[in-house]
Amino acid sequence: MKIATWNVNSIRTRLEHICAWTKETQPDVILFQEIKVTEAFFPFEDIESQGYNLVVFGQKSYNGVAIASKFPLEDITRGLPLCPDDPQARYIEAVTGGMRVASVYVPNGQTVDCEKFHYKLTFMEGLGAHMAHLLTKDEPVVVGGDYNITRDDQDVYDPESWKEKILCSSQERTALRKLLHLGYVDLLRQDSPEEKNYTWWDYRQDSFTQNRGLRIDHILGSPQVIDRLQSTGVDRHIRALDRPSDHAPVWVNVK
DNA sequence: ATGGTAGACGATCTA
Repeated sequence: MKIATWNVNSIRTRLEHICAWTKETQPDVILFQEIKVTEAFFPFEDIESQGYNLVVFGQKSYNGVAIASKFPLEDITRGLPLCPDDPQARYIEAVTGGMRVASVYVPNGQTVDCEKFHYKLTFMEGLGAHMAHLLTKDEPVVVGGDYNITRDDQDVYDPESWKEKILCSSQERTALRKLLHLGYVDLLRQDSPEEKNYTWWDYRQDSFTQNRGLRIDHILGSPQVIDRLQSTGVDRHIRALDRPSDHAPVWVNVK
């Protein structure tokens, strides 16, 4: 089973790229972030016609997450159960194809120590508490998405210029490490420990052609998933298309 | 230190 995650930066603007990419790479499950649309205006037909079922947790203009799957989607959760009052659509979870999968869009945080940064850390605490709960179910669990955090300097093209900046601060990295300490594994790092698997390149200053990127999109797997891991990758060529998302799709193959 | 670009939306806000 191939599970992919992709921050599309507007699902309506990216529809052509999405359809071409699904035809080419045939993921079984897709975790979308930043769909930037309410469920009422979500382009269901275009994606269903590619053979997918869909569940959507939408929001106007900002955020929004969704899951597409070739298998039926059951036991759906919209929003983190431990943050029921969060008005931002950043988490959706479902059971599909014998796995529990979640699509997460962690807040960017803007700058270290501002109000949005503290919201980011609070969100990560709520996410961690919920992911700890998921481990008690003893199921294969995959939580993939845009975490907006580099794990360490291996994920950064120029660690010196990013030192203690947003996406790279010690506080954010500690929050990400807490998820790993629960028992989840960073599947791309597990599969290719030496690889610089950047997943995001800024739209500005020719970042992609210069390969000035960061790895901030991650797929975390519970122990049951780690045992079945076959291969992983980043579809970098999707970032090179005309009018691309600033993120490339990331995927794992699990037995 | 600033600004560079993109998307939603219709003036800025978010990233």
